[in-house]
Amino acid sequence: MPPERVRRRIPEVTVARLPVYLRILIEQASAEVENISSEGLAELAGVNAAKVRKDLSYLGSYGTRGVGYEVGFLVYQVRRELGLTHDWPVVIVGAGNLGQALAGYGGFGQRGFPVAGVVDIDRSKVGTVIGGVRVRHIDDLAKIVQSHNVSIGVVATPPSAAQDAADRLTRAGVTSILNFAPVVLGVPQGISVRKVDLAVELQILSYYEQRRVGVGLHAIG
Amino acid sequence: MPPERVRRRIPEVTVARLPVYLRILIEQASAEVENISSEGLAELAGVNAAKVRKDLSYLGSYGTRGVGYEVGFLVYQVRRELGLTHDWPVVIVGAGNLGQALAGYGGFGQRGFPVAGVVDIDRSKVGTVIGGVRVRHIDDLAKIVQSHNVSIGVVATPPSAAQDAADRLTRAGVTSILNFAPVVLGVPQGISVRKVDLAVELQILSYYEQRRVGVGLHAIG
DNA sequence: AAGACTTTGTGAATCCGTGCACGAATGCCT
DNA sequence: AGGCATTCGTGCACGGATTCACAAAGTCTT
Repeated sequence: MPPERVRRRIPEVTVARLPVYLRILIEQASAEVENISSEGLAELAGVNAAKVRKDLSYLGSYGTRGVGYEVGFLVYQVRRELGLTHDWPVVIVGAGNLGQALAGYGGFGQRGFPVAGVVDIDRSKVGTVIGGVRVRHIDDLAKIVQSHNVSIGVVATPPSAAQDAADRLTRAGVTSILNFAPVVLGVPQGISVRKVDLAVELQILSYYEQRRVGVGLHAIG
Repeated sequence: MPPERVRRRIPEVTVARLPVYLRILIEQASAEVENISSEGLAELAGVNAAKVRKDLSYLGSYGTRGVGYEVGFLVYQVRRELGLTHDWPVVIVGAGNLGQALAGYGGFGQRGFPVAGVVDIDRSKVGTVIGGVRVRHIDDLAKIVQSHNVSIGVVATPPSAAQDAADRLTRAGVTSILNFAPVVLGVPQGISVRKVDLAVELQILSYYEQRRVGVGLHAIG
C-alpha cells in the first residue's frame, strides 16, 4: 500500500470506456447490488471481461479475487479517476436549435456539468431564457468563464461560426471544448477537443447499410 | 482497370474518417478547387498525409501522382463508397427535448437523411408538428418504416425507454440504430448500432481537465 | 483445516492501425 | 526529349490495444 500512488497514464480507449462502466456501476448500486464481477460488468457494458479487468487495473487493484469488485467503492474510484468528485461548469456557445436543446436537457447539471451560461452572437436572442438560463451576448463570454471558473466550452454554432467560437473560448481561458459543429477546429497546443458530429454518425451507418445491401444482393443473386 | 472491383473491407477507423474528408472535399469543390493533395487534405482534416493516402487507397487508385486528387471525382467516389448516392430516410423515436431538436435540425435532410417520421409513446405529444413533421404514435412505427423504406432508426428517448425503442425498431425492420440514450442497447446479431453520449464526452474531457490540474499543481508545487 | 471453486491481475501472443520511407508515375520546364 | 519536381501508393517496422491463459489470492463447504 504505497502512501501515494504514482499517476499512471491511462490509454485513451480506456478513458472512453470508464464513463460507461461508471454509469452501469451507479445503476447497480441503486439496485443494491454490492459486488460485481468483471464478467458481469462486461456483459452489461457489451465488452470482453478481460478488457474490463485490464481497464480497471489501471486505476489500481480494487477487486477481490473470488468475489469481484465492490460496487460502491469502485464507483468512488472511477469517479475520482475521471475527476468527477466536483462539478465542472460548462458554457454553451450558440443558442440555436442544438444549443437550446443542450441547455434544456437537464442531464448535464445532474451529471456534474451545470450550465454556467449560454451565449450567442445574435443580440435578438440575448435575454431569452432556455433551460432556466438566460442567454447572454458572446461578448460576456470571458466574464462568465472567469466568474464561474469554467474550463469546458461547448460549441453549438453553425459551422461557419465554429472556429470563431473556439477562438473566443480559448481566449477566455477555456481548456476543453466539446464541438458539435461539423468542422475541424484549430486550437492552441494543449487544448482538448472532442467532436460530436451527427451527420458523420449517420454516414457511417450508411456505409454499413449499403454494404449490407450489397451482401444481400450477393446472397440473392 | 478491372471491370468490376472486388469489394474490399475498409477498416472501421477509415470509414469514420471518410465523412470528414467528404465534407472538406465538398467545401473545396464549392470553392472551385479542382485538385487537392493528400498533404492539403490532411492539413484540413487535422491528420497525417500518409493516413489520408492509405485511407483513400482503400477506395481505389483515384489520385494522380505529381498532381493529387481531383476533388469532384473524389467526392463522387467517397459518396459512392459511403452509400450516399441515394437518400436514407430515418425515423426518430422520442419526441422529447432531443428528438425535437434533431427533427428540427434541417441538416439531416440536406445531408441525405430525411426524417421520415417522429414517433412517441406519449399520446399527448402525438399530432404536434416539429420540424415540419407530425409526431405519430409509436404503434405506427412499423407502418412508417415499411412505407418509407426506412433502415435507420434514431433512439432519442429517456434511458428507461431506450431498450424498448430499440426492440420496436428492430422488429419493424430497421437494421441500423443511432442511439442517443445513455444505455448499452442489446440488439440482434447483424444490427449496426452507434452511440452518441453527451455525458460520456464531457466525462472524458473532465478526465483530461483533472489531469491537467494535477500536472499544473506538480509544476507549481 | 483442507480442498474445491471462483475470480482477479497480468505476462505473453496476436491483431490492427499509424507513420515512415521510398519506388513509381505524372506534370512541367528548358 | 530529357531531366527535375511533385505527389501518389504501399511495403515495412513500430507501437498500442485486445484477447488469451494462467498463477495468485481469495471464498465457501464440509
